[in-house]
Order: sequence, then structure tokens, then C-alpha cells
Amino acid sequence: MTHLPGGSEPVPRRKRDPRGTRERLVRSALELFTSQGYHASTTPQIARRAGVAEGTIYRHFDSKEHLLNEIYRAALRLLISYVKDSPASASCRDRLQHIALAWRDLAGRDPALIKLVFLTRHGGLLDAKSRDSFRELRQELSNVIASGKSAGEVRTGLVELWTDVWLALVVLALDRIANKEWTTQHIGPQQVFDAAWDAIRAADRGTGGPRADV
Amino acid sequence: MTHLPGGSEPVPRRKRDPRGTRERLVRSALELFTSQGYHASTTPQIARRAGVAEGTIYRHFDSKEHLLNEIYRAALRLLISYVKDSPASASCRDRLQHIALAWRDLAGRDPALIKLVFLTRHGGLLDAKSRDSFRELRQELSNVIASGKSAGEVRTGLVELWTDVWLALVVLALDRIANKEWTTQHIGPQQVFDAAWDAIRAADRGTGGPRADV
Amino acid sequence: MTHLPGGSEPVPRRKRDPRGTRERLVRSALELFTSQGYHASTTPQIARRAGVAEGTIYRHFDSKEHLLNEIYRAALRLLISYVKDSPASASCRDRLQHIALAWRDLAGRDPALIKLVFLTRHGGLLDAKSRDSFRELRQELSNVIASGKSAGEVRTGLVELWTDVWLALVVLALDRIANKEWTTQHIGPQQVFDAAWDAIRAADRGTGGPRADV
Amino acid sequence: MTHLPGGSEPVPRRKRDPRGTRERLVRSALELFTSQGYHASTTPQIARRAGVAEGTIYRHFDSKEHLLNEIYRAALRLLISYVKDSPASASCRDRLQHIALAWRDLAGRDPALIKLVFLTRHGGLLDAKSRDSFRELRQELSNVIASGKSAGEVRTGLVELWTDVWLALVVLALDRIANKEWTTQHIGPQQVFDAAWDAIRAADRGTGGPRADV
DNA sequence: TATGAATGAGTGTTCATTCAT
DNA sequence: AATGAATGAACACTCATTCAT
Repeated sequence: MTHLPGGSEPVPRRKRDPRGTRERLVRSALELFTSQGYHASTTPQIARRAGVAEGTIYRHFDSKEHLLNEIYRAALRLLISYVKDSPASASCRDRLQHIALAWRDLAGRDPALIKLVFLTRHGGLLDAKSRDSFRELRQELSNVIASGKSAGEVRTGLVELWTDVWLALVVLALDRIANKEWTTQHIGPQQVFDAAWDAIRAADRGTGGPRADV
Repeated sequence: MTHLPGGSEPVPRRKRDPRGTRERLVRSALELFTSQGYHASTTPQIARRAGVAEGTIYRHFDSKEHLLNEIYRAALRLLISYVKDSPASASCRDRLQHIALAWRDLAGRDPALIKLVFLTRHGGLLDAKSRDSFRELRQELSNVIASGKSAGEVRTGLVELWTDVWLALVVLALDRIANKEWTTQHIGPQQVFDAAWDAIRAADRGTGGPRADV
Repeated sequence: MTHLPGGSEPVPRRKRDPRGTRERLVRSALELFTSQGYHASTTPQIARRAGVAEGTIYRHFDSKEHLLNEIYRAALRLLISYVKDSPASASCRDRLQHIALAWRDLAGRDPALIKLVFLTRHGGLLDAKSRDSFRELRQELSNVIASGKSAGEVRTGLVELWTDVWLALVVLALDRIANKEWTTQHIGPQQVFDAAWDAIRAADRGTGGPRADV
Repeated sequence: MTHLPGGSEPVPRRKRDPRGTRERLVRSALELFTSQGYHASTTPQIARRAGVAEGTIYRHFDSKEHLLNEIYRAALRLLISYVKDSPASASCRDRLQHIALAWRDLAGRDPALIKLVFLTRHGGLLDAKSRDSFRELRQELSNVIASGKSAGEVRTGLVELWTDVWLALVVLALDRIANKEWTTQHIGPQQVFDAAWDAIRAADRGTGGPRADV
């Protein structure tokens, strides 16, 4: 799988449509997993929502778990790409802001994808490759924050810790957007992104200038 | 149920011990739910670990879901009590610190309890009463932060939002403790608690004095 | 399991009859496996014929394969006991005749049991213990024939081979009885038992006296 | 189908080889059926081993059962031809020996074919035509033995019974060869063929001369 | 109060078969 | 003639729940 299909069309399709079956399954599973959880989403449900027969799932995925892992990694691939897209020359704060905004927009466009990665615990369901993918995401973020730390923008302490701190707050905002409590245009996300920066920035420095309290 | 039994003894018990059956079930379910998730924890498992027969579960709880809700509310009751125990006269920051420390110690003593409330998504499994209980916890915390806001300690914006922001970071620390990545004595928790405060405190004021960067 | 229940009653029984469930399942499976084969016998069928719910199978057996193995070993236990019952002091021919008659009667009484052991190929379904049980049966028979060989009653060549030769013919007769082509009283069985002896007896010796050609 | 393709080449074939598809399927099915049994051999397996697509099976055979029956009858046709090839002028014993040797060599060359006919129970899978084919084989053998009986070579009793007796022992030998426990050159087969003759020959006559005990 | 055998709807998965290409 | 994606009924097995004891 290279990319996740967009979450738009619940269109019934012609019988024996050769393309799109896999994509329909991915989309169906993504939505069910993130709205009801993995265990509560049954293969009959997944198939029905995708408009295919139950057996068809197994023509495209080895198992329900495999299906979850495929989707999960595709989602991570996208999230990581946004991290890598952030301008390498910019300041740490600007890069993080760039990433947060990209993710924020994604949460508006495709909430299920955000939920899958950040808002669902996947117990022992994720395989080694999937866990590696998540670690890669964190690593990319850590790199950004590490560069900020060498520049004195980020407070002392382990870079990995500040990565998780920043992430925890950004995810809080993404969560609200994914759950339609906030829109992308809402002030909330920006307030939280600012708070996330304050939580990890070096104390004495006025990085980012005087805080824009609303 | 009034309280949750402590998480210490995996001792096989004397046959026909008249007391403690319910407590044993609660403890067994708590540990299984938080280590494997609700769906992956089967009633045979819960009963076996509690050292009782499968049917016995239904003498004490209407259903598996009811069991989860009972445990969940008992856990919340405890967490709320710590919020209420915080000194009403102290500053906002001090009260939050007090709460964070109490929870931190609890996470060390009874990690499953923390996981149940803060680190597990419970899909549609929680009933109205349970959701109310969680709302009550948030409300109590909000009250503390609201008082801090009137005193100018907390930044502008919705009190409920800063509550969630503070909580998100504190939970990050509790998570690490509950998962034995950190001990209670580790610097990590305090670093995160400080960051949580920085995330919500008013910008221009030196509340809490110069930051204790490590 | 210590013994196989007799193949008589297809009686519907009272709900929640505490005894006999396992026996009913064993009997049901035995009959289905031997009449349709293992794979063609489905768990719904086995349960229905036993008058219990499908899930009940798994309260008594780990799996369908386990069920097969349990039945198989119980059947072998019985067959072996007949071999051991043969009079140790008698001549080889008499002991074999004794065994053949005991098995012949069993084939009349409980044909399914005979079919299970001798007339069904169990591919890779039998576990090590079951295969050992069959080996034990052959070993016991081999012992009888070995003693006959030392006494010069049995022809030269490997004892194990003559065991299999004798067995192949006896099984031929048991098969006909189990399939109701012959009754126990029919001449056929005795003719075949005599032929089986002729196939393995020493050539020049008149062991067993002049042959009783019919 | 006129004949069974030889069991030699597991060669991957050129794409779009127009001939041989049916033969490849027959060979693949034959090997799978006889090594794992009919039910355990799935159509995906059969197709994969034949190097064709799943659907292709149904261009050549109406169903999996039909495929089995075609193979089965082809195998029988070959076995019957060997019976018919035996020299009509020779003694009964010599003709049986001739047949046994021909089958023995076949078991060495194409064990799967022997297994299919003699060593697999085919439950209710064989159709009337197939069962007729097997009956024909038995009839041909019976004819040989009947002629021996008129000549006084064979013991009293039903010719059909002595046919099955002889067959049971010959099959025992073929089985060992087909399973590579014996080679064609091994003494075992001849020992068993002799025993088979002793099992059915008239008692008082020295047909075949003094027995060649090894 | 506690038991544990029994239940039966439900699970994830397989597979012989079909059919548009 | 050949493909292979799609099918859907069937499979072995699980599990929350019941209830006679």
C-alpha cells in the first residue's frame, strides 16, 4: 500500500469493479477501527461497509491484524512525510509550528487517520515493523527538537522527553479537531500549540518573542 | 463498591474464604483490563485469576461491562479525593503540584488504577454515571485552575482547556511511572510537572519563581 | 477417558443432564468419523447428534483433533486388552485365533470402534501418543507371533512382517462384519482367519492339523 | 482423460504452454490427494502446484470431486490393463505373480497412483462409474482366480473372497513400496506375494512346489 | 454465596466455485 | 483456454452469560 485513500465517497459501486477494492477495505477498516476500536469492529462489518464480501478481505490482507498494521503504517508514512517537509533552515519553533499546522489540517481532512495513530491504543496488535514506524516518527520529531536544543531554544533535559511533551499537547488539539469539537480555524489549536512550545522552550530566552496571549 | 483493594497479593486463597470474593474479582479485572484491554480480557481469565468460578462474577456484577464501570468509578473516586485533599488556601501552582505528587505516588503504588482511568480508551463501554465521574474529576481540577486564573497565575483562555493541557502532561508522567519506565523518585516526573505548569501559567509573571532547569 | 460408551441409545435426554455429556460426544464423534470421515464430520453435526450445543464440545475436548485422538486411544486400549487376554500358555495359532474371535465379536457389537482403528486413514491427525498406542498394539501381536516363531510354528522372515500380514487379513474380515456384510456367525471370518494363519505359518509343518477346508 | 502423466517433473513450465495444463492438474491433484488426503488438499494448492490459476481447474473439471474421480478411473484403467496383460495360458499362480510384479514395479515408479486406488478411503466421494471401475478390477482378478479354482489350485470357498484376501496382502506390499519402506528389489514383496498365494491356494496340493522360505 | 457445565450467537478465517476480462 | 478477484456458505472455535445444583 502506498497511500491511504481519501475519506469521501460512500458510493455503492458496480459489481466486479476491478480497482479500488483494497482501498475500500482500507477506508472501511480505518473508520471502524477508529470509531469503535479494533476488537469491536468485526470482519462482517468491515466487509459490509466496504461493499464487498467477507472473504474478499483475505484476498488483500493475511488477517484482520495484518489489515490494521497496513493501515497504521500507511498513516504513519503520511505523518512522517509532513515532519520531513518542514523547512530545515527555519528555527525549531517555526518548524514545529509548521508540522503542527500540517497535522492540524490533516486532522480536519482525515480525522480517522489521526485517531488511528494518536488516539487508539493498539495493545499487542502492532507488529515490529509498525512499532518501528512509530519510533521513526518520534525520531524525526526528536531531530527537530534536538537542533532547537543546540540552538538554545529548548530547555535542558532529555530531547526525547520534550518530544513526547510537545507531542502530547499537539495530540490534544488534533483530538478535538478529529472529534469535530474544534474546526481547523478555531483559536484552540493555536493556543495549544503555543502552550506546547512554552512547555518545552528554554525558560529565560524570549524565543518566539513576547507570548501572544489571547 | 466503596474502594479498590490494594494491588499486592497474587496469593492463592483458602477455599471458601467468605470475604474478599468481590475484591478479588475487582483486582483481577483491573489488572487484566489494564494490561490486555477490555476485549482481550475474558471472563474465564478474570475468574481464574481471582480464583473463583466463572459464574461467580455474575453474583457480584450484572455483566462484564458493569464490572468495568464499577472499577472505573472506584478508581475515579480515589483520584478525585486527592484533588479535594489539596490545600484550598495554597496558590494554584502549589495545589496542582500537591495533586500531581499524590497521583505520582499512586501511580507507583497502584499502576493499574492509573492506567484504567488515564491510559485506556473505553470506547462505548462506559455508562453515563462513569462519564459523569470523569467529568467531576475534570471539574474539580478546573476549579483549582479557575482560582489560579482569577489570581492571574494562569494564562488567558478557557479554564477547561488549560485543565486538559495540564492533565495531558501530568498523565504523560504517570504513564511512565505506571509502566515502570520511571520511579517515583526520578527527576522526570518533576520536569514534566514543571513543564505542565509552564504550559498553562500566565506568560509575563514569574509565578513560582525562576524555573528550576536541570 | 477410561472406556468407550456402548453404541446403543439415540435417546433424547433431559436438559442439563450432568452425566453422560462427554460419553454422548464420544459416541457421536465415533460414529460420524467412521461413517463420513474426520473432515466431513463437522462440529455442528457432532454436537447435534450428541444432543448438545456446539460449544459444549470444547468444554470436554481441546479441539476436534483432540477429540479424535481421545476416541482413538480408547479404542486401542480395548483392542490391546483383548490381545493381552489371550492365554499365554496356548500355542501361537490358538492365541491368534482367540484374539481374532474377540475382535470379531467386538466388530459385531461395536463396528464403529473397529472402523476407527483399522479402516480409517488418519493422515497427520494422530498425535504422538496415539501413534504410540497403535505401535503398542502391533508390538503385543508381534510378541505372540515371535513366540510362535521360536516354536517353529511361524515361517522364516521378520516377525513384524508376519504380524502385519496376519493383521491385514483379520482386518479384512472385521471390515466385512463392521459393514454388516457378514455376521459374527458367518463362515467367512473363520475362513479368513484360517487363511491368515496359512499365510504366516511355517510351510512344512502341519501346525494346526489338516486344514479345515469348507 | 486417457492416461495419467508420469510423476517425474516438478519443472516450472514456460508461460502459456498450450498443452499439458490438464495433465499438470491431474498430476498435482494426484500427489496432493495421496499425500494429504482429499479434504486437506485445497483447490488453491492444487492450482499452485500445477502452476495454473485457480479458475483454470474448472475449465477441465466440473468440480474437485469430478477431478478426483477422473484421476481415480485413469489409475484403475492402468491397473486393470496389467491384469489383462497377464498370460492367459499360464497357471493361476504364475498369472497372479505376473500381476503382482507389474503392480510392484508401478508402485516403485508411481507410488501416488497406487496410493490413490489402494491406500485411500474415498468416503462418499467416488461416483457410480468409479465404483464400477474398481469392481471391474476385482472382477478381472476374480476371473484369474476362478480359473485357478477350476484347476484345483485354489482352496474351496468363494472366489471373490480369495480375490480380496490375495489383494489385501499384495496391497500390503505395494503400500510399503509406495511409502519407500521397501524398494522393488527388496525380498519383502516376494515374501508377501508368496504368503498371499499360500493364503488362497488349495491346502493339500504342492502348487508352486516346495515353498521358498528365505 | 458459589459453582461449573451448558449454551448459542458470534468470531476470524478458509475454500470450492463463479465470471468478467 | 486461461485468469484471478470476488463470493458467501461453511468451518472450527470462543466467550459472555445462565441456571440447576
